[in-house]
Amino acid sequence: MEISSHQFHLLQQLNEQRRQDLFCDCSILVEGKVFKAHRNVLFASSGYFKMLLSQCSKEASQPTTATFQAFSPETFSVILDFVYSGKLSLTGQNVIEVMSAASYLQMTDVISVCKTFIKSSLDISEKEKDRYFSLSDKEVNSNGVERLCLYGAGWKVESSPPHSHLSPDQGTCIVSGNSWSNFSYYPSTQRNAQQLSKQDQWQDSMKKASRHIGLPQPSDISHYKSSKLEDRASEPAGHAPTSEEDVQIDSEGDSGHSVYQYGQGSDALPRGLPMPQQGHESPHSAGKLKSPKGDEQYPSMHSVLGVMGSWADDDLPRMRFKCPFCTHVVKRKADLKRHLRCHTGERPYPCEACGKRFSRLDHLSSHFRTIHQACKPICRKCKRHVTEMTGQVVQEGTRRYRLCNECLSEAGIDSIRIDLDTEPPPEFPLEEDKESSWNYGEDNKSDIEIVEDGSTDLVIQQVDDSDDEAEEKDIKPNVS
DNA sequence: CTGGGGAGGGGGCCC
DNA sequence: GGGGCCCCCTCCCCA
Repeated sequence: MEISSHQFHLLQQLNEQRRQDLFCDCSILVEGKVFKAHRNVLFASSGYFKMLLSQCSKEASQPTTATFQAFSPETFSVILDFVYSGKLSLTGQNVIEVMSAASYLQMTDVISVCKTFIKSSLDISEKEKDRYFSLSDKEVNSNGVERLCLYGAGWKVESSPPHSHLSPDQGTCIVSGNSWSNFSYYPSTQRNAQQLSKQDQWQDSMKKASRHIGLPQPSDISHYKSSKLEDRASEPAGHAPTSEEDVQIDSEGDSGHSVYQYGQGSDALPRGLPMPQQGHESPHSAGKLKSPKGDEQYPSMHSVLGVMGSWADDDLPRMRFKCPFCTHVVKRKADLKRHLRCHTGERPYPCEACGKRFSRLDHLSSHFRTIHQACKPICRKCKRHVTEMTGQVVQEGTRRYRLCNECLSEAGIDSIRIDLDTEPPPEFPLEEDKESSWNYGEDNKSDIEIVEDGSTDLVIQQVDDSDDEAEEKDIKPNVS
């Protein structure tokens, strides 16, 4: 006989003990603020603490103290509350930092929820567009980042009273069951200007903080991205919440806060427990939160984050897509998707020549042309125009540039020949398992006169613009 | 310390 | 919607 409420009551008791500082055997110091907790709970919740406490297990009789400076006390409080309650209080303002902290603490469930929170925040609903149109006489400045998301660990349903303490413009979403089998979204209306400016400050402060306190920079969260990519790859193509399917509009628009119910396993939601706000919603089938396409980073975008606002002169609605993380508004969804990468740090385009990653393909192409292909027919030293007769391409590692013959002579690097075969091939980023198109050397060898100045990686190639085109076929960025 | 240039990055927009 | 181009801004390096 299994009592479904036992887990919840047990955790409730542990949480109560924590609050009363009973049996707490671990202190966590976060930027000067001390959090008390139980080692066994932390051990069970975080890979980071598991490693830390494993090392400290020999001194188990001594109280353990952990110190963090990589995130704020507020962020750790959110995470600790989740550990002891199964509820993750996410907002548009804290989701990035919570996700960073969860990454640091190796709490994959929290990371997943944050990702889902972001994804769902970007879900644009066709219904909401319609709704927006119907509300077009209102001042529209949509942004849903103020939504509060509670992440339930599965054994308790977080009720979301329709008239909570939260402001009416906060959306509500519910995710429950295995693999987010249920998802209901209640759109929020817009934040006021004060909130917007606050959001700007948050964005700026986050940028600064990321640099200052070492929050994951793009390169630091590569595991994130890879997991994102894995998620995307694993997501069944073609099954996704169309807006009509999954986004439910609360006609009153004043539903309470957002509630995520995350199911851990198939019985994530105990049978018999009510699912607030679901009764009046249409049923949702399993997996509806999945992205529409496997390659969709942001499956869709809630109008809470943003849709639009004004009527064009021709009486047609002029769509606008509002970034959930800042005040930026774009006309196209694709532009918003592109813009969001500057918030998520996603850099899906690696340069196969040097490994540097870019958020945009055109930036990668530009980088490759400039750095690795020496496309500019300009002497790098004297800035004069060079042709195949008046200049040569210099290869310095993976970098290429052109020098005129005069500058080459001045540099004294015009008479040393090397065999291209001795040049080590450029190193490619390993994470991209694509067939490399960087084949510099072999095909060009017959056309290029290689000269070296004696340094280890400086190579001079005779410029032949007609050959450049051939080279460009051989040396290409990682563009498939 | 300062100014110039290169490189990266973001936005608008066209195809 | 993706690719690509142009423009602008910022950062960094170097003279």
